[in-house]
Amino acid sequence: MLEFALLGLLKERPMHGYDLRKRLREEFGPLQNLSFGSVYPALGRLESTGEIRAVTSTPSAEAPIAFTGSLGGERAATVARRAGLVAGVLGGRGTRARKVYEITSRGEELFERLLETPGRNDGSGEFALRLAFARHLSPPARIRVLERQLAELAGRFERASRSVEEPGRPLDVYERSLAEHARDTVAGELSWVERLLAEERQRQAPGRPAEAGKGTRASRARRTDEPIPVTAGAGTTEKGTDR
Amino acid sequence: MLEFALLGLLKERPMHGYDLRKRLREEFGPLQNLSFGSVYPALGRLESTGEIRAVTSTPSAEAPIAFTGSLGGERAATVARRAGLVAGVLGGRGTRARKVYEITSRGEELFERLLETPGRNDGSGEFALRLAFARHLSPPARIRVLERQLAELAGRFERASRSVEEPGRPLDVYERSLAEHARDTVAGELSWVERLLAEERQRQAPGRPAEAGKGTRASRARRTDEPIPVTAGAGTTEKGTDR
DNA sequence: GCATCCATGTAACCAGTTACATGATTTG
DNA sequence: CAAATCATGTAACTGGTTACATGGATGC
Repeated sequence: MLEFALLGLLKERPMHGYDLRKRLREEFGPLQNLSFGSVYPALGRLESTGEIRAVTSTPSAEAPIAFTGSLGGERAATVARRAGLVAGVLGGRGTRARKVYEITSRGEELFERLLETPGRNDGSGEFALRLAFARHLSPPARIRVLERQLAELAGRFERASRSVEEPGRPLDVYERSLAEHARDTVAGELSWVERLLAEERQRQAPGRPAEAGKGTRASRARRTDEPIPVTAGAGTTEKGTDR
Repeated sequence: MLEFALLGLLKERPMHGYDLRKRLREEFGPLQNLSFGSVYPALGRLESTGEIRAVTSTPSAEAPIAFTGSLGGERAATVARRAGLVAGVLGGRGTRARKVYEITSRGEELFERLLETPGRNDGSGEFALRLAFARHLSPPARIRVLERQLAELAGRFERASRSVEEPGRPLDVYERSLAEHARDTVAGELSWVERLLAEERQRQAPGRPAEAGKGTRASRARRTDEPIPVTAGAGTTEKGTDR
């Protein structure tokens, strides 16, 4: 799971451990309490098996750009490559030799494999992670993933409903409320995935298969086989887990 | 977490490993995929530290009762004590020497401690577990636990809202939907706990502090300081995570 | 007589944690 | 000059997993 997430982030652009952990913490629910003790060994493993590689300082010096704040993918990679593993120089604060990793083709393969394989769907946010990287999936694969999750949730909903309506034993107020809440939560999840699936199908329906675009990003030439990004957040803004 | 759950179940009545695992799987969300390889070692640990003990066959023979299906706490304990660790006799099927555990006073103490201590609230269903055993808490302690969770959820909601409204970077359709769903889910959770808290306060308000009773259970003498159990499921039956 | 459920346990493994060691740089 | 932030790593431990070994009882 961690390695999957790391590969996904590195697919976007090269990064170093500290950064990866930071992004994981702020963006991925299930990995919120992630510690360095997990990240660095994981990176080590991935490197030793060739899925990622530390970018070494290519002496073909690029134009020296002041490095403040965060900058776009390509740029960051460039700067990192320039700095290599040597300390200093970089404009930011606290710069001990950082080790910037980039994903290899082997890593890409593994990522693709992990992205589509079912995994043990135990409600541990695995699906959330998969969805966060859904843009890397082919449209049909996306549909498959959503359908699988839908089926899973339907089953969960059945069980949750049963345990509210015919519990094996009398429940006290708290247990009852808990059971009801559990049922309502999966119901919300279910309708959410249903909506996602419907949207996805509609997107793919009009003949021209759709690609998941980055909501904002005006530049970047538009090719005809890579059509209009869906208006971000259309219809998904109504409040509440409507069931 | 596992040990906490085991103690909670054993507080209800003595049970053996197989049974404990079954109940854990069907009743406790976060422990749904629990395997024997977790349960037995955990029981072993608890036994070795004196929190639980295997009930040995007390030769003071009780009346021989036919053992079919499930029967109430006291009874089950009795039968188990009679059967001890020896195979056979018990009416059920497949009876290899079972090891029935009961909680000790030391175990009760540990349980109480675990029940109220915050734990690392990482949304891993810890709160659900605590709530499932809430009847064992004193009314004020119950309030405290609910309040703590409320605060936690408020924080989570803040963060979730922020990452929808001002994400650090443009999100694609899937990431956006994910963020919104995450926000809505915590919102539902939040209002649920708010409701629980309100109910709990109302229950304790009318002068006479209330006790969480098992909805059904007519027998059991009623003492004045242990008043009328709240009508199970009153007002909690409306569907949906209304926000 | 084979599958299935009951029942307990061990061993190897795995993914994560905390705690520690180390150290540069910036900001108040 | 202290505190915070950036940055990487190791070691010991924890809490679980899967897979295996063993075996009785029941039902089809």
